[in-house]
Amino acid sequence: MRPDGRSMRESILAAAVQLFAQYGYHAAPLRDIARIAGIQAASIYHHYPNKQALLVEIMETYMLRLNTSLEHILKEYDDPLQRLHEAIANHIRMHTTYKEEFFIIDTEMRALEEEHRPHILSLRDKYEALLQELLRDGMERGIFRQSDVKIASYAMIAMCTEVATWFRPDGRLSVQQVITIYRQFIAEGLLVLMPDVSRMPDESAHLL
Amino acid sequence: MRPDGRSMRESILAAAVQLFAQYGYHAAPLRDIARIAGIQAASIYHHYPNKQALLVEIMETYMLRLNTSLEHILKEYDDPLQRLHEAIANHIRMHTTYKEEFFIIDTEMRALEEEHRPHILSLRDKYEALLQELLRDGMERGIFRQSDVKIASYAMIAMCTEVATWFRPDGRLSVQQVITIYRQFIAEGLLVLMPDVSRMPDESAHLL
DNA sequence: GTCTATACCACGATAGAC
DNA sequence: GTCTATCGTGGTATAGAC
Repeated sequence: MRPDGRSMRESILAAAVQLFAQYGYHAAPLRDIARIAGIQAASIYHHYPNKQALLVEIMETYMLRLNTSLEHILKEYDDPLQRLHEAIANHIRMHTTYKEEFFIIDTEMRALEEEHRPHILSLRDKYEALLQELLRDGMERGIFRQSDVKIASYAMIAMCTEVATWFRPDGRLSVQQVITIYRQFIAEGLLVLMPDVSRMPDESAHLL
Repeated sequence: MRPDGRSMRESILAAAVQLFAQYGYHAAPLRDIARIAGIQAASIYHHYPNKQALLVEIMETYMLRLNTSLEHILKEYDDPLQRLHEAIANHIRMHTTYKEEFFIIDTEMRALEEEHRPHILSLRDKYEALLQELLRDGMERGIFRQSDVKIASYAMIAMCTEVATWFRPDGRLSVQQVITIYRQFIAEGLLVLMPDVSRMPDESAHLL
């Protein structure tokens, strides 16, 4: 254990997260990772077999964490709308809290050696399957509109993931405000067209 | 000019697009780019000053093309809903047609040297500004619901861009079908909640 | 405009002392 | 568990002939 309470193993991984996110896996030298962790490059090999192992551990750890959190939500809640709300909040919170880790997962899939890619991809597939289960269940129970489950899940994941690229904790909006906006985009529509009041029968105008 | 009608300069760039997209900028060796283009690595330097110039030219060319197409739509159409429909179709078509080029733009920003980044970022900002102008105008004219223009534009760009990662021309859906689905997601809502008929006054039930 | 040959360097990884 | 020293590879880029 080191002065800051982290093991050297953890310090090395934290440094790798920082540099993989900043420069990309291939552009991040092991020597720089070692320098940030406070040791020599050669000493990394006492804790990890090679550079690739750092990437795999980052991806595996945080994909597992993401899946576990969504599984927990599905077990905890039954109402489709509440499940959706929790899933959106969870996705955005995870991706903004572990911004660098998920950025690496999203951009460095190519850097995975053939040997490790299937495992990480299966974790990503698992997450998509859980989300699609949520959506399908909500549609079958008549809570959500019938639509293409796969495409809806892709669109939802894409827009919620991207939040992490622009969100700033000290910015105009809090995470909770952003979550509220995205819940509305997803549940009620991003740009719901204003109903054309002039063409509406009088008796329904009060719905606006 | 070469047998296939492309200049060597174009062949080199095409090879760079292929390998930058497949392996990433830093992991794509100039020797391999040269091999695919059918020359020796050293000969690339007759056409481009260095590797970075290949990346800059790819990014600049296709961001300009994207901006020009959206500017054309804004000039051609006035109706906010039609503008939105055309913008969505254009974004999805561009990103699926030039899948590799836009994938590079989206994932290799980090690989741009400091010197070139502001220029490329300004082109990306320009696109966002054009789209935000479209949305703001539609809200001001009462066609779209009032919502956060910036966030709406980010969400829209993110979900439409991501189509390129899973779309297959020989897949279950045609581009046109995908465009139709995304238009509905964006204009009418991704998961519009089924209105709860039981709690609605009788006289408005006919709206469903 | 393309080639061969090569300079030069930074990288990941290893060996072996402490 | 960390160090110093170093190996071997493969990268971008250049020199100069053709």
